Amino acid sequence: MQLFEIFRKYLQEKVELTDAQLDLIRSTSKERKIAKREFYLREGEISGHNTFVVKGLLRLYRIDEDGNEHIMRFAPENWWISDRESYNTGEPSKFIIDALEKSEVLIWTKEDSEFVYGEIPAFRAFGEGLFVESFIAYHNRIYNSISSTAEEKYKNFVKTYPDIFNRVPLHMVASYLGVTRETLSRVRRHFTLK
Amino acid sequence: MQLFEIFRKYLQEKVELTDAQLDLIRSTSKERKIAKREFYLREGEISGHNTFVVKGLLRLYRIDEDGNEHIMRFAPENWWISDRESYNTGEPSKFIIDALEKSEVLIWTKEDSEFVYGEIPAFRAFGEGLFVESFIAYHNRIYNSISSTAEEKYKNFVKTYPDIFNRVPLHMVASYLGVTRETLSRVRRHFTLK
DNA sequence: CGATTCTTTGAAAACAGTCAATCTGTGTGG
DNA sequence: CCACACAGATTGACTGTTTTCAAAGAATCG
Repeated sequence: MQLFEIFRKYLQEKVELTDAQLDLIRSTSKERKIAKREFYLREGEISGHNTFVVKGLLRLYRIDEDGNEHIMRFAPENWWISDRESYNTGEPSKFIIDALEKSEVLIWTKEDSEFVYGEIPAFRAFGEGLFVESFIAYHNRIYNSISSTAEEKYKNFVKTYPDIFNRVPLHMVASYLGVTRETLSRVRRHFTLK
Repeated sequence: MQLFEIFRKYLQEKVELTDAQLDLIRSTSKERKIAKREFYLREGEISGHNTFVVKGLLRLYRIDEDGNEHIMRFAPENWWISDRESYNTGEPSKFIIDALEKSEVLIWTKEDSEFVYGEIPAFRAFGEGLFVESFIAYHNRIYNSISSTAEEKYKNFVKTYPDIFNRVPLHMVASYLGVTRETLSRVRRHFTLK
């Protein structure tokens, strides 16, 4: 199945759109394949697109002064990804996006997104709904990070993202949660034994 | 000065609005005073308003199963506050909002907000811009929480919110950062001595 | 002033990080 | 198709940090 057809299915479950509207959305999109380990956004580039992951798995992360990776998000199929700060301010991104698996994505430039949003209010409302959901997810993640132990964080991650945790290496989950791989390894053994 | 006049000043620095538009915004607003320690939103209530803090200081927090408070946000003058999850879903809030200082706020119901947004697109754009800013702030806070030590977190908080840190008790900053009051007390002594 | 809230301190225990080594599974090139 | 390299996971010993519990000192408010 073509990439856009998969996206169409996804979209039609969420918004009612006419064929003409879907054509407009399609005509402004671009397809791209990303190889495993390939960069999609490099540090210092501007994140000027909305990107929908059709297949595969991407991650958004940052490298600190000591060279440590800190993973902000994973984006498997049917998720959107961008560095929202760079997207909005137009400033170079401090973050990196690359592919953990061979991936295929659909891309809209910021300009095209704005144009399509203007033409199709229902699509704009949908996009804004997604944004609110990400906001709430961040809210919950912050609550989790200030109120939970490492073990609870891991359990919570597994429960919230069952589709992700067994596709990414443990040390990346550790990075996402803000603990070392060794700690996560021990914490996890500890409670799988119980 | 009247509450709304203060808000008008704030708003006019950010958006160009006609007098008629400002009148509409004013006519849909309600004023409220909140005493120190008074609840503005109780757990289980629906957060169905947009609230602008004109004077004073509010906080948004949650109490976990063990009875510990976890502070999500502080909101001093010129900040907006609500539980966005409850606001959007219409579900009862798991969070609490109360006043740390005697406060005065301006309130719009969700319905009125939507109505005013519909009438004044520039005001909607302004509101959405604010929302994006909160999102980016959350993003940065998450990065901070997974990549920094307790000391760095505190320094960062002081630097990011110089207007807040000296108005709230240390144990609330500790709660916000996700460390115990004792740890924050020690950490802070440690680096003020250096 | 007395009561309450807030901050600090000490000592012990729990927890997480670091460093180094080993073990496992996967996949690629010869 | 095998061997070897490589990425990932685990473990141990040690160190450092944070929590916990208990108590006391400081500041603030009515």
